[in-house]
Amino acid sequence: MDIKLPKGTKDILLAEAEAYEQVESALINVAKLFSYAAIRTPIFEHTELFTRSVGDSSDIVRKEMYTFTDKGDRSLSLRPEMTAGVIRSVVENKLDVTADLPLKLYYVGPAFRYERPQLGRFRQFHQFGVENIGITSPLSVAETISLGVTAFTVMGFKQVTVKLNSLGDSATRDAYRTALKAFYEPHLPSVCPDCQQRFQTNPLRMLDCKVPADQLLAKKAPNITNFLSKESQAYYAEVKHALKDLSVVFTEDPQLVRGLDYYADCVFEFHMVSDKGLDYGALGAGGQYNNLVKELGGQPLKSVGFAFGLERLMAVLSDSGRLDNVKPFTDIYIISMMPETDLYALKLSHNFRHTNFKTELNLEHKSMKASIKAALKKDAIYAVIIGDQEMKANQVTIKNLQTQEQQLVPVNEVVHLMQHLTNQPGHHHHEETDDHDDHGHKEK
RNA sequence: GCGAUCGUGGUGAAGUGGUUAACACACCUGACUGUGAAUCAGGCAUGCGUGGGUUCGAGCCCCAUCGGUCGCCCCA
Repeated sequence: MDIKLPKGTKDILLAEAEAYEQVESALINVAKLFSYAAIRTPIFEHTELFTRSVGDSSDIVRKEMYTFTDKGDRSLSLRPEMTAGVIRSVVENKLDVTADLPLKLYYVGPAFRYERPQLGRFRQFHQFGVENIGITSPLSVAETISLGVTAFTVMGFKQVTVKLNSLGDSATRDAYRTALKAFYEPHLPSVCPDCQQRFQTNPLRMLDCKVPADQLLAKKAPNITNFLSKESQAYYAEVKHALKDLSVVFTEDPQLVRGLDYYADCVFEFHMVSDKGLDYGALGAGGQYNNLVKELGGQPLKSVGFAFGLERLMAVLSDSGRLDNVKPFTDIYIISMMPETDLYALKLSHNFRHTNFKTELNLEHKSMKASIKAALKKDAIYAVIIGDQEMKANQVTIKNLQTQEQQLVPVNEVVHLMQHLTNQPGHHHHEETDDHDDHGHKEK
C-alpha cells in the first residue's frame, strides 16, 4: 500500500488510544467536579466565525486555517480552536439569555491548523478545554484557573506553575500599544527582522521575541501593568489574591501576550516540567474574553476559558513514564481447545459478558502454551480452559493466572463462582481511570 | 513559509559501490501431542520512505519527491 497518512496527522491506536481515553475521562471528571456540562460543536464552521473571533490579523487565521468552499459555494473552515464554535453555539441557541449564568461548558475534540509539524504539534490535534461564560466575579477567573491546576494534579503532576498577566481592557491595550511603539521606534534599525515585522502587525508580540538582544530590550520596554485602568488593576489583584488562597503557584509575567485577538484582562498559561526535568512550555493556556459573546451577536458577557493540548499532555505523561502500564485489560480469558468446544465456549463467554466480566474468547486452537501466553499478554486475571474432557463432563477448568492455581468446576456454577472469587457483584475494580499510577490490577 | 538534519524488519539498529542485508530484542513453530521459565533447533525484510538517474553492479553516489525530528514563525 502506498497511501500514507497525511503530514502532521497520526493514527492513535492500541495502548496510545487507551491512554487518550483515560486522560480524556480524567479531564472530564475534573470538569464535572467543577460543575461543567458537555458541549460538542461541528468540526467545521463558516470561515467568517474565525476571522471575526480569532482575528483576521492573527497568524492562525492568516496562514494556518484549512479553508475550503463547499458545493453550495460557502466558505467553510476546519476549526483551528474550539472557543469560537462554542460561543457561536451558545449565542445561536440563546443560552446566553436562557441559561443560568455563569454557563460552564467543557469540550474535547480535534482541531486543525496548517503548521509545520514538530514534537507535540500536529495538523490535526486534540484539545480539552472549558469555557466559563457570564462571570461576574474575579474569583471566577481564579476558580477556572484552579480547575486547570486540579486537572494536572489529578494526572499526578504537582509541579505545575501558572504564568499570569493582565492585558487590561481594549483602551488599556491601545494606550499600551502606542507607548510600546514609541519605545521601540528609535531601536527599530537594530531589532531583528521578525520584530520589525511585528512592529507593524502586532507590537505586543515583540515582547516575547526569542532573540537574546531583543529580550534585553524587551525587559526595558514599558510594562503593561502600569497602563492598567484602576478597575483592571483591582480586578487583577483580586484574581491573584484568590489564587494565593487556593495555593495555586503562579508567577506574573508582564511579557505574556496571547496570539488570539479576543483575549482581554487576565491571560494565563500552564507550565510543566516533566519528571526528567524537561521543560515542555505551555501545555495549556487561556484567558478572559469579555467582548466575544457580544461580538458574535449575544449578550455582553465576561467570560474566561482555557484549553489543553492533549498531544503535549500525552508527551509529558509518556516522558514521565506514566503511560507505561496503560493497556486494556481482561478479566477472563476463555480458551477453546478444539472446534468441537467452540460453541460451548462462546455461550460461556456470553454469560460472563452479561454479568459484567471483560471477557476474551480464544478460538484459535493453538497449543496450550501459546494460549496461556496469549492470556497473559492480555493481562487476564483468570483463564477458563475448555477441552473435550471439560465439555463432556459439563465442566470448565478455571486457572488463576497470578497464583497458577486451577480447579475443575461445573459449568452452571462457574459464573457465580467467578463473581465470588473476584469479590463483587458490582465488579468495578478497573473503573477508576483517574489515577495513572495504578493501572495494574495484579496487586489486588 | 524559512533553515538544518534524518529515513534499513514489529522494535533497536549494523552496513560508506561488489556474492544470499549483520546482530539483538520481539514474534511464530517444534523438541515438550492440555499449561507461563530456561535451553536447543528452525522460521520471520524478494528488500533499505517513494520515483528517477549514474554504474558492469546502488541500502551506499546524484536529482526530485514524500515523511519524521530540531530551530525560526506561531501556538495547545
